[in-house]
Amino acid sequence: MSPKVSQEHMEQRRADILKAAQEVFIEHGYERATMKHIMDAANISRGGLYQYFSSKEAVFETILEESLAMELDETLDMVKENATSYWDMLMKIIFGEDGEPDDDMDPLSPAKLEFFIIGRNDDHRREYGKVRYNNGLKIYATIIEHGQKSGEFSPRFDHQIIARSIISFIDGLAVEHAMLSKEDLKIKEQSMLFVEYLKLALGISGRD
Amino acid sequence: MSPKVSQEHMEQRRADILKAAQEVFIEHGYERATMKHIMDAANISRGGLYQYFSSKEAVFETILEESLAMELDETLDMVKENATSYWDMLMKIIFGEDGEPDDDMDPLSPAKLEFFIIGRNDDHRREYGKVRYNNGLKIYATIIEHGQKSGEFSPRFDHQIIARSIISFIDGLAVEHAMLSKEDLKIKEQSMLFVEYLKLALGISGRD
DNA sequence: TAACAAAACGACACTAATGTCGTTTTGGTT
DNA sequence: AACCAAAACGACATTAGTGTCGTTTTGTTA
Repeated sequence: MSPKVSQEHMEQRRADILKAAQEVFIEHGYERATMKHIMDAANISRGGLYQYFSSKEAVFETILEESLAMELDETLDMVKENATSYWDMLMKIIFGEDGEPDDDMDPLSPAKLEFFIIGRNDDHRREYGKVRYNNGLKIYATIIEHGQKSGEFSPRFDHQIIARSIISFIDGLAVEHAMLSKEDLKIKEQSMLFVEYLKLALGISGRD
Repeated sequence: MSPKVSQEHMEQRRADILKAAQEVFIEHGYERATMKHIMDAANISRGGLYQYFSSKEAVFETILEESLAMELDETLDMVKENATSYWDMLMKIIFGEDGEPDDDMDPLSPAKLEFFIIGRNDDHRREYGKVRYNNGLKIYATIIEHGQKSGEFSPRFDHQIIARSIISFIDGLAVEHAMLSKEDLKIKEQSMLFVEYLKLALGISGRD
């Protein structure tokens, strides 16, 4: 027997394809990206690409999985190393490491929106979107619930609804990020106002 | 000379096509809807349809124009007949006639999201989206600005940013409305929480 | 260095949509 | 009733993408 090409080589190639595909999805969005774009970007032939991924959807879902896994890791790290307060935890999960709003957004988010909005009538995609939504919901809802139980947050509003409003806020920004050019956006200012909203909802007195 | 078919007949046909097309876009969304779907729904042939509209994009933009004109009319009516308070005005514009949050949303909004998000790299579509965004922004921003000047609202936050957060909130809900099934949605509750947010931002003391 | 499994290739058949154009039908005018 | 402009029709050519499959290349093993 002669195991032709090493395992690592294939994994490397696969990773290269995914990286190239991610660039393609960022540039063209999901719907207008084609397998041809990915082939060109990854310097691989049609047949070669199909040996790794059976469709554009498969490529994209793999990217989604991997980025979700990364985010989850980061989130867990944050939660561990920051046993300070639930509020800080929340801010870090929403705005990233420094817990402060800025003008950056996930460059892949427009493609993600497309993927789920257009696929809303596919059973598979719908279910998949629902699972992702519920995962996100659970992360926020759990932190808020704990914060409320500990007395750090006011129990005035239902933690589930607040969690939903956080996700919905991020989605709303993602829509604007997709549609408007950088000059027309005010991501940071809107985020800062949202933080004020959240302080109200959670009964956080104005600190910082 | 014999002016073959009456003007009214053509206008009627055109209106019928648009109505049928709207149903198609609601059912399939923008991207997956085809001219064939519209032909079937409107009971018209390929050639016939193309005599009225040169492309799917043209059909959809016509629907957008007409629904925007309607909304604008309604908004103006509300503003006129409700010289009561800027707050009431705002609630009516956001939530419709009764000014109260409910679980309904524009059934066409998922298709609209698709249209603008996918077309974000087309110059024409991008420009068109920007104009629509700015129109919406202006309506909210103007009311808030007036309310602030009149003393009804607190001037604490910039009226533009609050206006943006309203649009972004609606967009965020639209995304969830597109992705989740009715049972999984909490449109009304989220809207009620958003109203609380707005009361904070505008310094409205808890009434109603 | 010969053998060969499988990785990579790219031509091809297929599909689903678009927009056009020559023909047929329609219904108001004379 | 005959006329005829234009509304409606539907077959067709075209385009852009997908996924397959037989062939070629590659590089590790023996």
